[in-house]
Amino acid sequence: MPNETEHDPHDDPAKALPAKADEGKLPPKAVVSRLSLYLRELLRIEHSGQQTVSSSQLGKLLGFTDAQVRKDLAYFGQFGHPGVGYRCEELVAAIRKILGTDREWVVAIVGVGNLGRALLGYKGFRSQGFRVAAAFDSDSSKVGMSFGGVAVEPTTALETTIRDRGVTLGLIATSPESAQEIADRMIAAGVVGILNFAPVTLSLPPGVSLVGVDLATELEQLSFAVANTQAAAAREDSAEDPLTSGPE
Amino acid sequence: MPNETEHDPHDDPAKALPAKADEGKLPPKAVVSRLSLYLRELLRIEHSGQQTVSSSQLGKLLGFTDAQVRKDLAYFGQFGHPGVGYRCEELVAAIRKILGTDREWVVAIVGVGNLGRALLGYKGFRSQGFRVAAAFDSDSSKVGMSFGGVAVEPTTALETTIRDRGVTLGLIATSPESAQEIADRMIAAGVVGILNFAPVTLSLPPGVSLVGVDLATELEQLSFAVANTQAAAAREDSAEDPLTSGPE
DNA sequence: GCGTGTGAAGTTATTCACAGCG
DNA sequence: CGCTGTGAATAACTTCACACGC
Repeated sequence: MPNETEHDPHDDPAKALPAKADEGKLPPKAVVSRLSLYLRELLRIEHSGQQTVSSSQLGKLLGFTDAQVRKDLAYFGQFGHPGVGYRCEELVAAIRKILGTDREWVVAIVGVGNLGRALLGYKGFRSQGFRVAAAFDSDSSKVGMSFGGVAVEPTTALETTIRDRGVTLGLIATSPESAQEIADRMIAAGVVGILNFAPVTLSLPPGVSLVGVDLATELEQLSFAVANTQAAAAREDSAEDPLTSGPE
Repeated sequence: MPNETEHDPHDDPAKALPAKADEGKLPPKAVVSRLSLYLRELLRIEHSGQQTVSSSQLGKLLGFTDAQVRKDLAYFGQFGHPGVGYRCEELVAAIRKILGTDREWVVAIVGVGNLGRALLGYKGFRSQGFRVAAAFDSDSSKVGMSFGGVAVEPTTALETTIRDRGVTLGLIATSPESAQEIADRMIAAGVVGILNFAPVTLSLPPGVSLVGVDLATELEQLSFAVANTQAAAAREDSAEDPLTSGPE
């Protein structure tokens, strides 16, 4: 509580980074995943003409408590206005700055199968600060084709193109067999973050960030959730259940 | 994730006696997401001919500690063999049972754009117990086409087809504008779980499970991770830190 | 009044450390 | 021995509750 070394009632959000958060504190992982959701919801709210939003409204929209929303945001600085709430435009800018999407990221996609084409055509990337600047595939019949305005190049051109265009993030939509090799090559060419869709665990050198999305895994999570809620619902009413399929 | 399996605020009266049966305990949320990764890795290990695996090996492969692996697995029962480790085949079967993928789930995909086609062609689903039995699109030019062996039907047929084929899980790959309506209709037709790829927050009735995947959100997580590790690297240039950001 | 920011309390998840078994 | 399962200790996260500014 005694953090009034700098008691500045004036905050100019459009320029300075909120230096309020302790320098030594590391970023709580769970918070960041919600930040993206806040941002998505804020853009929708803003688009609907609403100028300001309260933590409880934002929370209700996403299924979180109001306290959660405030804690999450307060972790990075003071963005709210007591009695008013959060000004959408201001908060959008603040979250973008935190997430690092206030600048443009140049990304490359490797693997132009079904999934790769889906990524190439995904409009949500551009609007959030990600520009797809290159696509690669080892299948020569795909080379030269264009998807979403991006021409497919042979994988042999990976290194030079990544360097030439200043690609910093790589999306891997290849087969699991080639994913690790592609990751290694992209990193060697200067990529510092990888979004991996191949269903395999990649091992990367320190300093390179990794986010993995496995479609089968997501469905398994859903399977578990469904099986579990149904089991809970069945348990709800029956004190004795003679026909329960033996778990063992 | 806004909505997962919500837990009934019911007090558990019996807690003193060690209920040996694994059924009856609360669902630990974070554990389940790792279960899928264990499964994926186990299948690879098994495929390579290895019969047994230790918690430390499995952990090292995925970037977890050995204790984490053991705790996760022990939560659902006793699958290990002291001095030996875990027998792959045995553990695979056990995890499948926990996740609910030991039976077949019938799934439908709505929205046959780039992403929907990618999902239709994804081979990883079938091998993990998910059978894509139907696909819908409101674009009449796509109706009648076939992707991955599944014929595209008009969205008007959604209710009858879902009922006829016993679809229980729905994948939404539509525009964000129609996602909520599609979800409502699928649920009314009997779907009990939804995997949502549309970048919008869905509100679902209790009893229906939801998993959401937002591609832009995933990239934002990566952006944050990269910006953060770079900032950390710049801050501490001279300090030697062997435990930098772990994999995944 | 409304609505934020934040310590304190409460809850959940992870790591430690070691008993026990093949 | 090696390796699991698990209580105890630790850390991370979430909710509560309330002071304070608008």
